[in-house]
Amino acid sequence: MNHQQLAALLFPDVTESREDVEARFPKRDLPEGAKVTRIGPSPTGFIHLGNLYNAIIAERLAHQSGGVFYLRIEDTDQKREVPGAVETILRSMAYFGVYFDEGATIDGNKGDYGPYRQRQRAGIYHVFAKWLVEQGMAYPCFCTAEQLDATRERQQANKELTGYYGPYATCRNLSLEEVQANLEAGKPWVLRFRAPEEQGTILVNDAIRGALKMPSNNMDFVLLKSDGIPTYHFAHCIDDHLMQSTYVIRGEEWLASLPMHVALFEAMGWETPIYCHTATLMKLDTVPDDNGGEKQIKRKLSKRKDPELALAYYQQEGICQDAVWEFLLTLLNSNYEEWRIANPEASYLDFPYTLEKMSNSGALVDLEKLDNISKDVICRMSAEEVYEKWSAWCKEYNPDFYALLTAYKDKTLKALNVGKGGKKPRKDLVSWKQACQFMSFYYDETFQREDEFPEQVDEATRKEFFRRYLESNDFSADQSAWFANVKAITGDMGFAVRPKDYKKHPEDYKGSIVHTTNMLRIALTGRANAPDIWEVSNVLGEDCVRARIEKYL
RNA sequence: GGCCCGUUGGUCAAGAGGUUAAGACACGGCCCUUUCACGGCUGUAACAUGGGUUCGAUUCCCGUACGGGUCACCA
Repeated sequence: MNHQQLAALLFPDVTESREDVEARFPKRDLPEGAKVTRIGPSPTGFIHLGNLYNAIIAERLAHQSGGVFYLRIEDTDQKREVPGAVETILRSMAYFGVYFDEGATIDGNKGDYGPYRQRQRAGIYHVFAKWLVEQGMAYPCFCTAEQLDATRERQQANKELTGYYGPYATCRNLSLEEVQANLEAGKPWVLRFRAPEEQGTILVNDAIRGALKMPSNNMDFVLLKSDGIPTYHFAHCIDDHLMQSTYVIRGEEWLASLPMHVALFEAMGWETPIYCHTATLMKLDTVPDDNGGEKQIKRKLSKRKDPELALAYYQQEGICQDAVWEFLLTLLNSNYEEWRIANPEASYLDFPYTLEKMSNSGALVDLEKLDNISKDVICRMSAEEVYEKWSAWCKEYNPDFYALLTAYKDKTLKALNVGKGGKKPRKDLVSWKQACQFMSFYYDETFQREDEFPEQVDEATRKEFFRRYLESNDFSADQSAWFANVKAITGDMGFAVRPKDYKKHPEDYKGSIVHTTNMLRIALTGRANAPDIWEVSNVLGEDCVRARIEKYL
């Protein structure tokens, strides 16, 4: 078999040599130790937490080292491609504050190592494919899907390893004439890698998992599909070499195909990038056990069952992007939380992220923890910042509330400052969605009573209390003067001013100050549990406070 | 099933051949307190399992169990 002739037959349009192409991707001019990383999502329209998880690692590695972080669209599977998916990817990444130095843009490319969409690179792959054929390291295969299925069934029946290899690689030794005849007959073909006869062992040093030892590749796997587009494996090797990725961060589902990738890099005579295989994100689920009871198991997050897998979920819920970052950072590097406590004011970008601290077992996505982090993140923001982010979210997801926020900006800013001062600020807000709910009592348009007045106090007494409160309250009083007045009325009406007194001798009182202040709280906020009455009153203003209480007279 | 990866409290996890096995979230109690939050103190709770190696193993080795991944012209 003449490999040169075969290559010419298969790739009549390829005129460039591999050296020509490599010359178009010159060595990057970067400082010592700079890392080049990327994310390579496929445009299926669904981006998930795992994508962000890996994106954050890649972004941190690159930018902490003065390197380059880029976006490559892996669109080699035309069947699964969804229109507009690239835009979704770009938008989500932007929402979560992940920025690329180069890569695909909505309708083009930014950077000198593109194009950054794999289908646009078809010509590049063909040059290297042709070279492999010339070396005798790749060959065309004309097997049909039916033939391959039949082979697999036979292998399964015989309990043999399935796949296209060794004696099952029937197209391996076609003669030039046979290939030519098939080509002339218009038969579709794929290009396969020719695996070595001898299977050895490969050693890979994974930056997260350490030394990995696996059997070397023995499969004649597909390099180019019948449409001439490469498989992931081939595209990964060519692209990450030409674009000079120094670190490849990807999910552990790729571990199994690592031998193929190592074989390809070796065949091309290139050095592999440093691999970082990350653990799969998991979820705790309750399933029936063998004894008719229930048990909890950890399982992979599923696209169908777990809405929290989709990045869109966090956007819809209005979870602040910083919170998602910090949450993921705590999963990535367990010392993040300690660092955050020691550096409460710092940006999460100042955190020194390291690969060495990565866990290699699957982390469980704990939404409660996310809420907790989210509270802290929002608590650290200024009222102005909260206002900006919250209203930006409302603009897209809650237009009615957006209108309120716009109409009552000053009041909202004041409301957002309630409980903010001092060493122990309130942490009321968890997400923008929850904020719309939590803050609703500040606006007449959304205010409604949610809790009942305490049963302890009869209606006549309640009315009397409200009447006396409105008569005596000085709306310009400071907090302690205000409270002194509330205490005066409370005591005067036969309620215990100190809750402890009431607890000790409930028979001596109509109730305690807990009851009277609760009535006020419910009248003003609609809730038994709410921020400080005096502060809330100041935000609402005298007219509003009067109106809300007079309703119950 | 073959191959590969993994297993420290409910969760995230630190850790090292000899430790009273950190810390955070969640949970319980107490304190603070006009409610709720916040905060402070405090409590319950863990090295999957069986063999080795060793003076000593949760840590190293082998097996087992369990969980996960992968076996495509998908990524």
